[in-house]
Amino acid sequence: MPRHRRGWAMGRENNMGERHSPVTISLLEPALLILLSEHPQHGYTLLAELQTLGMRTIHPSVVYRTLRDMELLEWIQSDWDTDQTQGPPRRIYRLTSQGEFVLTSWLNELENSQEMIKNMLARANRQNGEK
Amino acid sequence: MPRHRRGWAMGRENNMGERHSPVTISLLEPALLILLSEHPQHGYTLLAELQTLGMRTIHPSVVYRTLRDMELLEWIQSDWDTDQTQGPPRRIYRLTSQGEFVLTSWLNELENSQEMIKNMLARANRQNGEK
DNA sequence: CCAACTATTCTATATATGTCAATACATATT
DNA sequence: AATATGTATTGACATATATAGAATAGTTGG
Repeated sequence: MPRHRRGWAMGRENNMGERHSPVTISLLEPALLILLSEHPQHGYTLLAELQTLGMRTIHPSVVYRTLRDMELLEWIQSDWDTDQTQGPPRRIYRLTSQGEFVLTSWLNELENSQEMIKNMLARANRQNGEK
Repeated sequence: MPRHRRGWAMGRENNMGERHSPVTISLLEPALLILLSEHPQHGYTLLAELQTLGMRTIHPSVVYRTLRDMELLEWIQSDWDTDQTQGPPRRIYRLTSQGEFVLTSWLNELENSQEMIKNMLARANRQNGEK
């Protein structure tokens, strides 16, 4: 019995708005690439930046894992931060040139997705309001 | 090493455009609900309708499985088609009232997603073109 | 009978996601 | 000095999802 991705939209009073949809999580990867293309930074600040994009419910460990995965894929690279700051050493990520290529292909796909969603909403509204 | 969802955008000459992105697949569920809200139908025709929405690369078995999952969740119900047609018996799916509720919450989320993507694209373009 | 098209299901395997706990350093509080 | 709080990242486990290909089956036309 499916419960998380498939089945997301069922959440009622309990979690709606608390728990993210499958669409949101699928946008995490490009979101991180976009943020890193602005300037190199570490996971913790990315976590905060994601909020400003509307991705409020993503668990930190998911973000960190995604970063590690993208580093494995060589889309990003990290170095330990040299200057001491408040807290343990932190990993500063930056885009590689391959990462830049990947980002442009993602931007393309974001536009496709935008189209798809527009089509879907148009089709859904054609029935109800129609106004 | 991740390859499918995470890592999708790496595909170059080989698959780009042939293989769908994680975003696309995450839109399958609402797409099916929207299509079924227009009128009850079976998987095979849904397969064709999805193309018109821009979801050209989704494997039939993924669509059928999603339909079965959504039936388990009681968002849709199926009956075997009574009138004989070309081919084996087919399962006609229709939305339940719970399915209608779920659809509206999905429509909401589609709008959120639209916003997020818009934000992301705006932010990405602020750096490059800017024009 | 065989090919081609319509239609759906099953199974194996690969990946992704959610969640929780653990680790660790720095600074401020009691 | 012990403790709490905030910053920062990692690991491990269970479960959910995705992908592809093969299997099954009825219908129509040659």
